[in-house]
Amino acid sequence: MDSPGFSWNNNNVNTSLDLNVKPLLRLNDHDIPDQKKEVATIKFPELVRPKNFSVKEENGALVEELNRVSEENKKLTEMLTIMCENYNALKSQLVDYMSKFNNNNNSDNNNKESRKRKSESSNNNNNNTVGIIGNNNVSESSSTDEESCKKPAREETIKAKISRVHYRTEASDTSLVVKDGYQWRKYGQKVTRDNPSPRAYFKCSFAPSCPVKKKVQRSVEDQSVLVATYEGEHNHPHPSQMEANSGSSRVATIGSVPCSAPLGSTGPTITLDLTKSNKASTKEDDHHHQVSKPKNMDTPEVKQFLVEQMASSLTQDPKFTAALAAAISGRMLQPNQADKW
DNA sequence: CGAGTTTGACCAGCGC
DNA sequence: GCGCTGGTCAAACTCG
Repeated sequence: MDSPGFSWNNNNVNTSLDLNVKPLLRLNDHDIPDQKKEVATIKFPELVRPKNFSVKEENGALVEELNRVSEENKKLTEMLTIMCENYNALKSQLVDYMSKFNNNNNSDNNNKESRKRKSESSNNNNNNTVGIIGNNNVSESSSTDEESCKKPAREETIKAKISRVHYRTEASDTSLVVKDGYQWRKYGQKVTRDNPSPRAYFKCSFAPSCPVKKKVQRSVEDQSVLVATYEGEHNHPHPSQMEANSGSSRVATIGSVPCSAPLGSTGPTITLDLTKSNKASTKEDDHHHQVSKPKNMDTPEVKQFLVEQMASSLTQDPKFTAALAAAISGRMLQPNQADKW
């Protein structure tokens, strides 16, 4: 199943940008064969040292050039960051739109929250939408028709609002707090039969206007993994997005979509595995590159990582590299216009 | 003092 | 009907 953009980069998109300009310019006479000097003079006339050009002046020019390239690098990085923000904003809007669309489709069925126990086993059994989200890949699969046909319609509407996210935490971290960006109010905790770890129950802080609940429990298999089960859909923007919309901050909301919304209207339950780290490479990682710090994706490290990834993908694009090379060489040929760029 | 958390009690579904 | 279990409530408690 295609997911509209919950991967930060596709496998076939390498986002590294090789901005480390290689020393394609050698400025010392003794480094340049005579024939090539001629070429260099033609292509980069300002880069070939004049006969009476002193070493100090040359060093100064080099330093100046280096500074300029560094500035360019910074600008490009900033541009990429802004692109990240724009992409993320668009993605959030898409998620909101899909949620609203889904709400409309299910409006007849989603009315009220009931204390009636929803058979968890049935949810698990029908938890066929096992998606794995990483920084490079998303795969989701929806319930088979055969299985969904077995379930009553009411159950399907419930399932449609459920998503599951795995978070890896420090093993020593005993709290059941999942930093997904939303604000939650804990209203209960229970030890369940099938898992010795307690299960915490949270409601969205915007309750009762926002009906979303989540359950957080440590995985039986791996105690360092927190399994958060989200029920319902937030009917308000993500807090970080609200902040962004208010214009008070330009902090990128990279990854701030907490994957808590039932991302697809077609699948009953969505499981997002945010637990894999780059360090712990598994066979699965051959196909799914994972976010190393899923818990708090607003951290500067993550942003830096994403910027690097996007830059990497841009360098893989021959058109982009060609355009970049042309731009750089163009600027070198017309240094007076450098500041205008 | 208000907001959030903890925790025991209670309720309701489910299986036998 | 009864016991088990998951989910929720709400009083008590904690913290800033």
